Amino acid sequence: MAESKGEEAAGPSTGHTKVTREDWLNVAMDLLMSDGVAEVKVLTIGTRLEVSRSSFYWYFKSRKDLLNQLLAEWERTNTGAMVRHCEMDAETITEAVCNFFRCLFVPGGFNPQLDFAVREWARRDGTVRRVIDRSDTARHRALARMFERHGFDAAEADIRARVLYYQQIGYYALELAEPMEERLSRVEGYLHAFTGVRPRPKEVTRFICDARRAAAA
Amino acid sequence: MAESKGEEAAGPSTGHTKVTREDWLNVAMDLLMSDGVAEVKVLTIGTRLEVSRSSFYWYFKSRKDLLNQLLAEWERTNTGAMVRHCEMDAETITEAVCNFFRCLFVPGGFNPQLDFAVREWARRDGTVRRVIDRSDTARHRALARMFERHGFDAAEADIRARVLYYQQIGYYALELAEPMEERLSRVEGYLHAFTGVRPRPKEVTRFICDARRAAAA
DNA sequence: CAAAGCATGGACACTTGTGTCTAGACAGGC
DNA sequence: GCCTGTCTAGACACAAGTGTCCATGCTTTG
Repeated sequence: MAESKGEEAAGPSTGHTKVTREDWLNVAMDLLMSDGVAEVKVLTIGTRLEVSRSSFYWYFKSRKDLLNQLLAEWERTNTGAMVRHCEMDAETITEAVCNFFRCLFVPGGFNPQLDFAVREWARRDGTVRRVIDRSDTARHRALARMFERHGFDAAEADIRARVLYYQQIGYYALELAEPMEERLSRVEGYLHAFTGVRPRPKEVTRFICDARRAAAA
Repeated sequence: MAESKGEEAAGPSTGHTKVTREDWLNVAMDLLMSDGVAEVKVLTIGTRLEVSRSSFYWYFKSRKDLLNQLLAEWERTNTGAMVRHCEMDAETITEAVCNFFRCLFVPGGFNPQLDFAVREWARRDGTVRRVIDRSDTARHRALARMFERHGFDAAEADIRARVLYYQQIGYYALELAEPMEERLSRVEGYLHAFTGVRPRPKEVTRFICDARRAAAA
């Protein structure tokens, strides 16, 4: 949040600006992720930025305008990251599934909190609903193709893609507060369940190391 | 909704009552399921019942009081139904998983929409959060024991229970509008993925018939 | 029939949110 | 050095929601 100060110099604003358009967007995104779309209020953001609420209307046409920007950003990032990870090269299906999981902890990758916030938002907004449906289809297709590349026939690839994708969404829907190590202890079991193939120990440990490293950063 | 009219005679209310306490609760529950907790408003319910908003305060102490009742009802029904289905007798693991699925379309059973609405609600209410956590643990434990009864060792039972439960929650989180028949066409694949065992054709067709019958009713 | 109590409606006060308008502060160009 | 365009604050109007108070019905009981 505060790190975006540099934008003041780089941006087109001339001077006297207490906050930039980006600041409004950043705080709005934070609020969307942590508290849901209903809490993305001009008043709240303004207070947090220690700036008058009316300044908002200089940068944005309305609250709805702001929300559209947030949705656009989600569309650009989340689905893209997941699809890209599904398309990565992999020697085995185990490695491929690991790649998929990686998009969940890579910086700038898939953001589960954001994804879930947008999903909740879609419940009461048809426009958002349509955007999400498109993404869900794209994600499932990317996963199914991943399984197909590793020798699964179309029908089984479709099912395994569903189980893997639904399960992942479900995991975040539950918002469990599992400690990292506990979750990692189950990686081998998950990989077996998702692929139907016993993972090689080397693949498992490599993935666990990556996850630990990402968590530390 | 309108079916609860009979309660007027049976209930403790004397007369002159346009709506009963149950009516308020029923409409509130409808709203919770379809639009989320934020839309459970005294004003909205009153309008829908064609009754003054202030009557509400005769039956309930406050809006919060009403919400507590709704949460209690959820706790009583949803988790109970799921656990009971996990504990049913079954000859094979396939049949057991089918029993689990059955709680999703049995009348008075697990209500996914309600479950999800409560889950969303929990995001911004610590009390609800704690109630849900308890339920999630109970549900997972029931599923894990189900796998154990069918010969899976504790570790694998734990994982398979997680995959199955998370996947189910995820499926509803996505709110896909899949036609029933399309979904049923994947049953065999799902059963294989969840159990690691090829289901017997008889088991699959029996389940599909049950699902169709439930959908018709 | 009258009194007592259950149930409702309407007016009021309060809160929290959006969006508009106007005055003014600050930097940079001329 | 003053004017202009950019940005901000404060006041106002408005809407939607909660909760309270009080008067007024309607029904049952005595």
